[in-house]
Amino acid sequence: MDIRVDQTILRATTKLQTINLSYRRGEVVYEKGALTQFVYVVTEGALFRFRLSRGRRSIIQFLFPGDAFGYEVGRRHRDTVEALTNVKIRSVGKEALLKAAAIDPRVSNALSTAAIWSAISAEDQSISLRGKNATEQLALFFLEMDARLSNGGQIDLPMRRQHIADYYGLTIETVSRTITRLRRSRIIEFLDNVKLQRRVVIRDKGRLSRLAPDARDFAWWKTR
Amino acid sequence: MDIRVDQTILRATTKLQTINLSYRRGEVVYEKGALTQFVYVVTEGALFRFRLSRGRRSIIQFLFPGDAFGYEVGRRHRDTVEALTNVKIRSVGKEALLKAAAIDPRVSNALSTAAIWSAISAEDQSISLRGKNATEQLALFFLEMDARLSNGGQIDLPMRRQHIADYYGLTIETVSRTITRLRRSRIIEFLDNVKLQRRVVIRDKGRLSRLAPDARDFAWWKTR
DNA sequence: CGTGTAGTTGATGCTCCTCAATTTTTGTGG
DNA sequence: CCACAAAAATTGAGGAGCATCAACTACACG
Repeated sequence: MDIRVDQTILRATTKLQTINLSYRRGEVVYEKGALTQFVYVVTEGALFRFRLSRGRRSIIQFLFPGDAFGYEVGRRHRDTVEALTNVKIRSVGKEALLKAAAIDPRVSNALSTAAIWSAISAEDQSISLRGKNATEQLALFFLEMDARLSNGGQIDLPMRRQHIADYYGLTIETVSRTITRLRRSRIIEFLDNVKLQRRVVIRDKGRLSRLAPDARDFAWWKTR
Repeated sequence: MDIRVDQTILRATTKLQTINLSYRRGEVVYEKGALTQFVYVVTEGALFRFRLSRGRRSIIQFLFPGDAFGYEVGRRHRDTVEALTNVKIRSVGKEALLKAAAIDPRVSNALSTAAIWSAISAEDQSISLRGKNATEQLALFFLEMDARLSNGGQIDLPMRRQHIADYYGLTIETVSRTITRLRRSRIIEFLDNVKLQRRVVIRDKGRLSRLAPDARDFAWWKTR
């Protein structure tokens, strides 16, 4: 499972040796079954965490700068993490981190807090998966991406339609049709002719929020 | 959010004052919006944790002996916990627990571990929610209940069909029809004439597991 | 300019939801 | 123990939404 950390944990771990890593789009950071030797924090770019089930890919989480991942209880990873874009991440040896936590209560508290946030995030997603129809789920998706990626109202999606589909357990066709409907309703708009399908602006946030009535119940990252 | 604790946390907190509480079926332990003053551990019986969204009840988790709950980052609860049966639970003051964690690394570690387990549990549920059809979800449900509640192969379900429906985002009709199909296929069987719909035995675990191909990927509690 | 990948659009069928009626079980009082 | 009422569960018919299969369009890259 993964931890979403605030700066506390980074500060608390400054005395630990960290290693900076780079991965290119499509490369895998770790695979299911690999030993859990490191904990990672995203510095730059975007990644996603998934499992394969029934021949199907289930995306558990999208990872953006500030997010941590790779923290498991067991000896081996149960998921796979792959880069959506070129990314920079920082890694910390798991053993060293746990030793530091045993000595320094600040590290330990940061770990608990991070783990609790991670659980909350996972619970929120499990609620949003029950959002009955595809429109509600896509509305939630754009609201979440807006909260996390928006730059002056403009969102550059790092993921493809297939990733969104795998995140919500839908097909790309349904994702596409639903996005088209949101676009035709002038709720969202795509910019540029280059990367036509990736650069998006939310034109009517009010209506988007009304399509996803529970959005305010979620632990949006910006409100932390 | 909730924590699933092992005995470590109970031992580590023996020096903390705990209060034993009893609730009857249908009573509420805490409601959404209530202050997060206590952390609880189930001693006896079963409860469930839910949120209301779109007028709909989403059950986040069923709670059984050994499970802890009520641990939130914020000052107020975001969910409600209700007793499915008559229950006994133990509560610990949150402030006191956090103070103990700051002093005693064992308490703190127990908290992190518990929180991480909780996150894993939430992620597992979010995967199982994507199980495309109702049959897969119900198969997972019976496997999970078997792992947690089975007594000599016999499972006494503490929840009603409506709870199962709210756990998987289905309707009671679909739950009922799916269970009927599993029964007609002789995969599960109901016992007794009293409580006909609650006392169940798994007759063909192999076929049940094949209906839910990913069952082994989950963190079943008995395998911890 | 051609090829491959990503995304869109259309037609059809299956699964689950909705609404409604019926049966089974639980709870209460005599 | 039985009679009755209320609650829970089952069953049926019809319809909505998403999946599937397939064709087509737009863009990226050599």
